[in-house]
Amino acid sequence: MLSKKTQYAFHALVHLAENMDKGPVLISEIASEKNISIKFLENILLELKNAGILGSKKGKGGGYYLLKQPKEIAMARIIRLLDGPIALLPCVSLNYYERCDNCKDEAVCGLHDVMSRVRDASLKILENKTLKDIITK
Amino acid sequence: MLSKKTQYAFHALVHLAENMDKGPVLISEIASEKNISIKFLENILLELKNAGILGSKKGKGGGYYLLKQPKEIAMARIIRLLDGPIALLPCVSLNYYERCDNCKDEAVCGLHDVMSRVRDASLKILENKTLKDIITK
DNA sequence: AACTTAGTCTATCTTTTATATAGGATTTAT
DNA sequence: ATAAATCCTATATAAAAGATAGACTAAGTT
Repeated sequence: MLSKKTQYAFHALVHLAENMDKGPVLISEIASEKNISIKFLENILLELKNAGILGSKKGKGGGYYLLKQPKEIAMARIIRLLDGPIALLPCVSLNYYERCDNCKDEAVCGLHDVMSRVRDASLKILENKTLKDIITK
Repeated sequence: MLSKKTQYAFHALVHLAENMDKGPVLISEIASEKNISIKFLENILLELKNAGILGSKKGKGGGYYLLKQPKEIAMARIIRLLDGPIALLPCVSLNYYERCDNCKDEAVCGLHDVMSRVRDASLKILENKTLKDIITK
């Protein structure tokens, strides 16, 4: 399962994408709209900003906004950023690979095979679906 | 990611499947073979036993053994038992569904759609692949 | 220039979950 | 009876998740 952090991030990004034309959006607006703790959301948006996905403007009239078009932001990117690996096992992760301590030879591990297939099936969707695909407007 | 518990369970089940002909297998044998803490593994095997997947025999000559043929034990079953939902979001889980607090109407939620597809793609594999498919012998 | 608004940043807190360990009780083969 | 093994419950520990606090900085407004 995705962490709350990532779930909230998606909902916030959807809100930002749906309101791209209106300039910077207040954290508080997103929080109340999506029913998220404002302070927790603040941390999440900051993380998205530091990752180059969002921009922000301080002071009156400030807020957060998307730095790219929604169609440029793939779901997989957000998940990896906030949750880490998409794969079910570390030994099968493309971006966060770790050797398997429980198996003598990954090349001969049937578990490895099946989990690689699950990863590929998931990635095929998550790499290709973007924010644009999940906004309602 | 799958929890260590589930990862260990898979490795243990593979070992049991590969040694079905030899009668009950010692926890300690599995633990040392797969490099798992013996006490932690004990709890896991017990849970698998209580779920009707394994049988056990106490005392000398005792140990754990599979109650079904490897081909009868689907990966999805083990994951759900030890880790819970396979879906990435609670609002998209078939077996552990929970309403989404951040969205006004799940029927119109694009996130819901994409995550349902990921779930289906994963399940297609995990429901059909069994222990038999991941053993090496 | 002062004021207000809003994000920045870091630290901390609490709760939950994951992981692991301990040890006595029970069962079974010999 | 003894030794070997699982059973079972409790607990410890560590890590992660989730949430909160508050002082700081930047930008616009008056």
